[in-house]
Amino acid sequence: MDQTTTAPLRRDIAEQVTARVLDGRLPAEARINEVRLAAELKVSRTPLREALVELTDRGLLVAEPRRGFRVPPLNLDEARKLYPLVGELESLALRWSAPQDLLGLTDPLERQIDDMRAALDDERGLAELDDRWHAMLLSACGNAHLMRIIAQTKPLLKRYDVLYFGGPERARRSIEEHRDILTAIRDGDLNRAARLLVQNWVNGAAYLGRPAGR
Amino acid sequence: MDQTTTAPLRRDIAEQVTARVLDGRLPAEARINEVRLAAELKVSRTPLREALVELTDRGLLVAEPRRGFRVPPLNLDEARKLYPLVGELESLALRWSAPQDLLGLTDPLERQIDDMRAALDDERGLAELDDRWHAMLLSACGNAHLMRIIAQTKPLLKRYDVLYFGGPERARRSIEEHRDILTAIRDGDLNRAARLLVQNWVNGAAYLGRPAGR
DNA sequence: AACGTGATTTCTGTATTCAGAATATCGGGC
DNA sequence: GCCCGATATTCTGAATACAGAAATCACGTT
Repeated sequence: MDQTTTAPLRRDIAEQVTARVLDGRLPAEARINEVRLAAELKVSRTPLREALVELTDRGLLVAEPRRGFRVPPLNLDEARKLYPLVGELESLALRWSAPQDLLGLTDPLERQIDDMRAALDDERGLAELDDRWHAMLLSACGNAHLMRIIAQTKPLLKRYDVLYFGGPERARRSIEEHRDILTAIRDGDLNRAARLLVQNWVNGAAYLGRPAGR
Repeated sequence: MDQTTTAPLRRDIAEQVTARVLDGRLPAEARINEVRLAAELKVSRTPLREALVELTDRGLLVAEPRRGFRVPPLNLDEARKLYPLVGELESLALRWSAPQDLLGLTDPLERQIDDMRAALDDERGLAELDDRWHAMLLSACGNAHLMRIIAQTKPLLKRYDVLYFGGPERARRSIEEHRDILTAIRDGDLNRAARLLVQNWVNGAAYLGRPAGR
């Protein structure tokens, strides 16, 4: 229960800062005032800075030599590159999963798809379910480094995902793509599944230009 | 010229610690004594810790909750997964390069291959040349995040590369593979080039079990 | 003699402090 | 009235200090 004693403080802080970047409390282009942020989070500057260094290394923040940390600008071009990147990374993880382990996942994956169909109008819940579906899909991949890279890359994309969610149209389409991926896995056709998975992410990028909602 | 004033201290430190891990001054399994290491590097603990956090995030070190930082054990299984991972990442970067930019690189790439042929007996120089060749090959890829991931992942692999270098046999083979990749690029066949690039890394892993040297 | 227990010491994790650079402000000159 | 420069303030980057946890070692007990 008492995870606080075992988890370093910087882990918590990194998560909280990530949350603030994703939900806009730390907006794009904003310079980070370390003392103020430390005060808000009720921690001192040292573990905060360790967390900021971590996030900078992952690309969620940028460090300017003598000017501190900043939230990088939102950049459509970057987003259009991030979606395929995550897609290819996940696709790789899928190809490197043991086929028999994947078959064992098909039933829970199918149930999650049903849950998503039932939550079509709840954008936030849908995004959460989508995340979980992908996480479950990749849970059979034994390549720890690849999984770490994926986990560290996805938050970069979430900045754009939140802003440009495509509404029920994209959701419906994405759910159908999930179903196709699942079918390919059941067919034992990992290559097809991997291709469809990339496509699922690439299609997500297609909704980027449009303002949020319907 | 004066880059020292603009580069954060932790950058230097991270590089020095990386070097120590790669050349064995910080051996596998070793716990890191922060005060001693800080003294050796003539810096204080704060920037040192920031560098250690960075390297931990990249997987070059591990952090055990209340016990500090450690150099992770060498693990053949991990190495066998790292080679294909780097291969796939580089392959992706190659596929995402602009073909015309790649064509502009073919001549310098060819010259580097000649240099490598001339340095067949100099293991250290050869490794350096190999690194530069791959760096040049990927210099046309505009996906900054992918390039960052690659740069951060390669050092993990270098731990094994140093230990298990396969000698002139592997070198000769690798050089021929480079030549084939170059040919594929000149043919405008990026897919073949990307496939060969993966294979180049996968073949590197084949030498893993064998002790260093001839 | 071996094992368990407690004190001591070492080391990490976090907080606070200090120095130097960048930026903003205010005053003077044109 | 506007621009330029000196001064003051703010903020980062680095060093030091402190508290708490873990490992080690010695001592006493069985």
